[in-house]
Amino acid sequence: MQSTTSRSRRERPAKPALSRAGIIATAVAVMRAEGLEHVTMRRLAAELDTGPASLYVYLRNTAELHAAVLDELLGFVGLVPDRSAQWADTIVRMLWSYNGILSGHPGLARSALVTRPAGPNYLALVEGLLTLLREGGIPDAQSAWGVDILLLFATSIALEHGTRRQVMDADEDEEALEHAIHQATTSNYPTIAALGGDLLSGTPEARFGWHVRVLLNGMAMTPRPPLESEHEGLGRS
Amino acid sequence: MQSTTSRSRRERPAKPALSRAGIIATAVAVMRAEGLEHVTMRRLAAELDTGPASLYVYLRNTAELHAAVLDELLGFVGLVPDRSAQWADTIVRMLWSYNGILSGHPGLARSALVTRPAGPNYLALVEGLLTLLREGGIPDAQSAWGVDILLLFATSIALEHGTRRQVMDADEDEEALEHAIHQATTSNYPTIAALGGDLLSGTPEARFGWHVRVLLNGMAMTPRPPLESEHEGLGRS
DNA sequence: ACCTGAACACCGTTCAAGT
DNA sequence: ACCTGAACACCGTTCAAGT
Repeated sequence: MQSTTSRSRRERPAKPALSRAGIIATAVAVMRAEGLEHVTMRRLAAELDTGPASLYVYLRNTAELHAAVLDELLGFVGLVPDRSAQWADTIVRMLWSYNGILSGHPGLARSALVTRPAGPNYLALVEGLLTLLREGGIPDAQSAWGVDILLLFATSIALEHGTRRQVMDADEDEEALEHAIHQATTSNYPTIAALGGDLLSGTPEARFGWHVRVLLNGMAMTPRPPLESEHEGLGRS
Repeated sequence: MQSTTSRSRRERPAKPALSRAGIIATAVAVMRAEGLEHVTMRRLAAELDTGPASLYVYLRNTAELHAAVLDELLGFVGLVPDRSAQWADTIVRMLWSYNGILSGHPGLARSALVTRPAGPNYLALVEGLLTLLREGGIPDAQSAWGVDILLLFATSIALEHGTRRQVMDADEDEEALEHAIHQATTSNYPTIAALGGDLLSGTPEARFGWHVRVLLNGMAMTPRPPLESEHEGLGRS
């Protein structure tokens, strides 16, 4: 089993030709097995039995690779309608599902934040959210701007929690903040001192649910400003 | 001027001793001159005329370095009260200032998202926001959970826009999404097709302002759920 | 067109040894 | 304690040359 001379050449089943789809499939496999941090051009090239330069025929750069992996993963977001539930509950659950998928791979959350996803599965998610917002009676103009922040929120939380889960020093950071908050005196930071532990209270799920409801309530009742010229600043609202 | 023999040794003013503060000051200088991506352990070591290993006496790792730089920068967030403005306008402006600082250095935004900042300048920002929320009549329990999402939002937007500004392919991503949206047919993605261009309308400032107002309105009217046991899921709200 | 080896220009972090 | 050179184990991307 260890000898490499037994079959003269090509031990593996005849080294399949390269293709974008094949590269991405390999990327997903490596990610599931070892995490996104191992999904590098060099590593993938080694996996596909070639040099890193070969991959640049199919992908412009690493960002494009990660974006492709992301859309692949988004195929697993639960988009089932569930007519029995309240529309708001359904949105919370849908975003929680999206969040859960990204939490496992915070590098993908980072990718989603940075590269303007435009893959079919991402669009399906946007479509699903817009449908539910309409069903909930949110005016279209408000949904159009609101869907963005719903996804931004779920993505950021995934990046935040996901990274902390896989970085070792995360607990120390958490403790440092807790310490700082409990250290806050009335003269230092009076309001932080007054609110104290409540700033960090609640489970991630509970906070997530409340935050999404805040967004939904807010976007239902906040009228859109008129679209003004490009040069408008924040001087007055 | 080019000869190195003219003063036997130490050309620079007597190579100052290493210190955490000195390292961070150098880091800020390099960042201002060349961007955060050049603030690496190796580069800083070279700048300080030593080897990379020396820095590990003062900093656990690169993340700690970036966190220290971040708090340094947050000293420039405009925290001036401005009693004449509405409290909500003041919050928008404060977050916009915070956002602007991070937008210039998206790596710092990423750091803020990932490392639970706990430096004095970050706490001052939280304190300032909490004070304004109180002034606006938001119940304390809602402020306590709400301040988090206000900062999360401003940070994510900075990461999103800041990265896109400095990455070359950003325009292509934007175009790809625009194309996908205009491609959406009634059979594909009916609601996306219906909303069309309004999904991407508005200036960044206008969207930012509206989004913050959504958050403020939402957090004013969304009651906090009771703090339940740790094992509560999202099954029902 | 597609594929490749080799090179360029870097990284973070650790270790053993020095002062 | 503080500091260091050298090493380990990697990166992304480009280039010139091959098929």
